[in-house]
Amino acid sequence: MSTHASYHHGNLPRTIISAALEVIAESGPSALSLRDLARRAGVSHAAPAHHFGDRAGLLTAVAVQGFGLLTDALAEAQRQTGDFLEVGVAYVGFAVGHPAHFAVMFRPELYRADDPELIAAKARAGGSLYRGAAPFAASQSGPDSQEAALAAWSLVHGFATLWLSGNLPAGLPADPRQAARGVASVLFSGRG
Amino acid sequence: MSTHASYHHGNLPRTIISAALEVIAESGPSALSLRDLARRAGVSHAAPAHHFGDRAGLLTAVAVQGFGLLTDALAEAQRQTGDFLEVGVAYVGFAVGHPAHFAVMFRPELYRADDPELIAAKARAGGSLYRGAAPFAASQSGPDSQEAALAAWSLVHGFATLWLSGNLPAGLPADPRQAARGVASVLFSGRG
DNA sequence: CGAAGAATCTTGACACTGACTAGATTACTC
DNA sequence: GAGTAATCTAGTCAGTGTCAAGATTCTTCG
Repeated sequence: MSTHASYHHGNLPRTIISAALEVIAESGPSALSLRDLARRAGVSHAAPAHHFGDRAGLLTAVAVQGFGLLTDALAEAQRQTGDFLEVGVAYVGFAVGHPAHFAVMFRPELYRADDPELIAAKARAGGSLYRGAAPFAASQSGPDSQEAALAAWSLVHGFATLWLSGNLPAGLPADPRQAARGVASVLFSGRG
Repeated sequence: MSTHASYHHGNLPRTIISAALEVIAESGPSALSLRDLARRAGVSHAAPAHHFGDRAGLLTAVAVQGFGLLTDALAEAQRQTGDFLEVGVAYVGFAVGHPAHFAVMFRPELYRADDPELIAAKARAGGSLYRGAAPFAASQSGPDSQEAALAAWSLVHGFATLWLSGNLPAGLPADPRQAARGVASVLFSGRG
């Protein structure tokens, strides 16, 4: 809390994660260097390891935080609009708004997928997502409502992924949420 | 062509790429080590660099090869069935059948995105994809047919990504193509 | 046929990284 | 205030990508 340059940093974990998010958002998770993060925080090269164990530990923390933010974003959209289209838009909005988290969350090989905290956070996000997609799934006349929910998830996830990786063609709305709304409407409103 | 252990390897580039695909399929692109590939090929640690320049060069070659395979897979499905649903299924089939290529192709930060060969291969794949999705886009009554094509692409791309990363829930068909067919039907056949 | 030149591969080196160990310093608790 | 836990430093090791210089083989062409 104070600004004195002491032996103890004061809030190293938060500082490290924050710096990690910057690096990941700029250059991806593979560009992440624990030593670089330590330098940015002004601590020794081995200090981060004390809090996170290793690289995977740090990325686990990032993923947990990300799933928490996603849970909140989806629940908020659900609460405010009650419209599954807007929940899907919120999914894309989260991805674009928190690109670093999103770049880690769905790559289990980067973190400790068996971490209890992570599993719990992931389950909460899954629940939030399911509650958003359930009305859409129910509106489909098909026999398998799970397929409809997966279709919705796949669509918004794919769109977010393609957007973030810069693989979508030009000519789309500059606002990713607006672009997502148009694309998701093709699925969500029966026919475009 | 011969089997004598000579100074020249004979077909190093192909050997290196082949080994790289194995490693990537097993542990992802970040686990790739040029020195390890060199060891597997029985050459010195700097030999791969001579052919590919650096890591990004090798992954560029992988991506180019991947886009070529994708182009062929989509065109083949289009030719054989003429059904855009099956083109979408073929997209997922390619991703699952060539996980290493797929893991690289849509991550431009891993390779040289400005490589002319890559740009050309990517454009060909885009054309093949567009020809597959065009009938679906035309079948939609909405004003913007591009949105329909993007929705189709997003859906199959998202499904493939989630499948490969192990993020899909249990209870799906073991065959990814069959699972993809069910999910894609939600979009492609109006209502499930 | 043979020599020049190009292509291929080796060797050596440098800075960098993640991870581990042991130790120093500070905060906390009783 | 002493003992203990938490936090951070310092040193080390094997491994990596990349570069430069040299050795070897293939190819081409006089």
